[in-house]
Amino acid sequence: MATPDTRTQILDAAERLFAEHGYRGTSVRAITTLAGANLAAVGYHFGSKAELMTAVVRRVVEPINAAQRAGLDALLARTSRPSVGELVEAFAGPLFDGMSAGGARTSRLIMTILSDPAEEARGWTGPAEEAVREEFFAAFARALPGVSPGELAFRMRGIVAVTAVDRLEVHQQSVPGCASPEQGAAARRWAVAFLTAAMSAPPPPA
Amino acid sequence: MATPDTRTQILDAAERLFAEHGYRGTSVRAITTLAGANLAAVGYHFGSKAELMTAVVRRVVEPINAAQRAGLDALLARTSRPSVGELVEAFAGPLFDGMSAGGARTSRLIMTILSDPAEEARGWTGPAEEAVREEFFAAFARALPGVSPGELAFRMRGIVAVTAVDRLEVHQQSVPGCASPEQGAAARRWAVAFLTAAMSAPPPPA
DNA sequence: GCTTGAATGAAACGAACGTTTGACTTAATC
DNA sequence: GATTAAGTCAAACGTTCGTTTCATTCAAGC
Repeated sequence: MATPDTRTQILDAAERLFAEHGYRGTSVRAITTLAGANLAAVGYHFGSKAELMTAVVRRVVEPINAAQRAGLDALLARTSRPSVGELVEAFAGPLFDGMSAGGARTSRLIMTILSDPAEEARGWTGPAEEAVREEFFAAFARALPGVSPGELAFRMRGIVAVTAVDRLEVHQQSVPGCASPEQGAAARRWAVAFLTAAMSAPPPPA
Repeated sequence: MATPDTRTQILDAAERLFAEHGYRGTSVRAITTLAGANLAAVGYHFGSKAELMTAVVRRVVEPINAAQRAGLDALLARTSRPSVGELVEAFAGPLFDGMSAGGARTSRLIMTILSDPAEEARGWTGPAEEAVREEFFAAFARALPGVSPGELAFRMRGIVAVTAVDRLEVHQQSVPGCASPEQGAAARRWAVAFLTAAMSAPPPPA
């Protein structure tokens, strides 16, 4: 394999280190050292550490969003009224797979986005993510006519929370490498079953 | 109110700042300034910044754990086989209330514990939390005989994830102060309904 | 061959960090 | 009144941080 260019190597190193140690816990020096690049390369190729983070996040989130959109489109092409289980599968599946792909690194990266209180984190996710989420929101709303918009938003946040935190803790307790693929496949089934039942719950009396 | 001692004021300031800006995003100087104390007071009263964090976390987590244990004990005193809904209420309720109490600060603090990759975070929660969680685990296992231990652990992580992330985002979008209590009470009902259905889901075929 | 512009390199910038020091204040004990 | 210990204070410690500067390398265009 021809050695990739410096820019890509910095992105790879940054994705790994940001996921392992968080944004503030990762120094530009650590990134460039792991990437085998010069310290000034981050400033040259990305402008600043914060802009490097947005580039890393975009590269990770984009394929997940694309898979979610493709799944929803395929679903809507087949039937105008997908079931709750089908929607959960289409929404949570790519989230789950995307997070497993990087050996739970992606999961921690998304946790970092969700939980980092820094102002920089506000611009980490692009508008594309919101667009996809709104489409799923509309589809879920049609499938769950009794659930109010506020409660539906609550439930969709729950999907992201369950997938992110689960992959996170799996990684934490099996320290050395990735979780076993068997466990990963089982967790995916668990998540879809768990979340389908949750999304289908009758809304509580006001 | 007689002004509390320096130690308590540092704990209060640290709880707020750790929740707002994360562990690494909070400097000892910012804490002591907000507390109206001297910079060296942290070293004197707690030893180090990391030990201050463990003191903050323990003060926050302990009442939640106590409420969870009390709720479970009351439940088991009434019936030897509580329902899934009762167990969810006893487990997630104190989590939810504890997180709402601090104006969603606690939620962010727990997110910090869950997601912070720093080595310091390993000792942030004490053994008491694990003990309570194991008792609930056993009670849930009796109420859900068809669910394997691995899947049950997955589902219990889901409860923590849903409560923590929800309170987190409520706080994020309503920037100025606390979420409206109406919204908080509604979200609590939403969470219990959502999670009861999720916990009661039939296990997927292997 | 010379020029141009992108890319990399070594070195330093000022700022902020956690921690430590040693003197000072305060209040209780003998 | 001297002694002791706890607590507070200003100041500095050495380190690490993100960023910038400027010289150098190198391949393509004329």
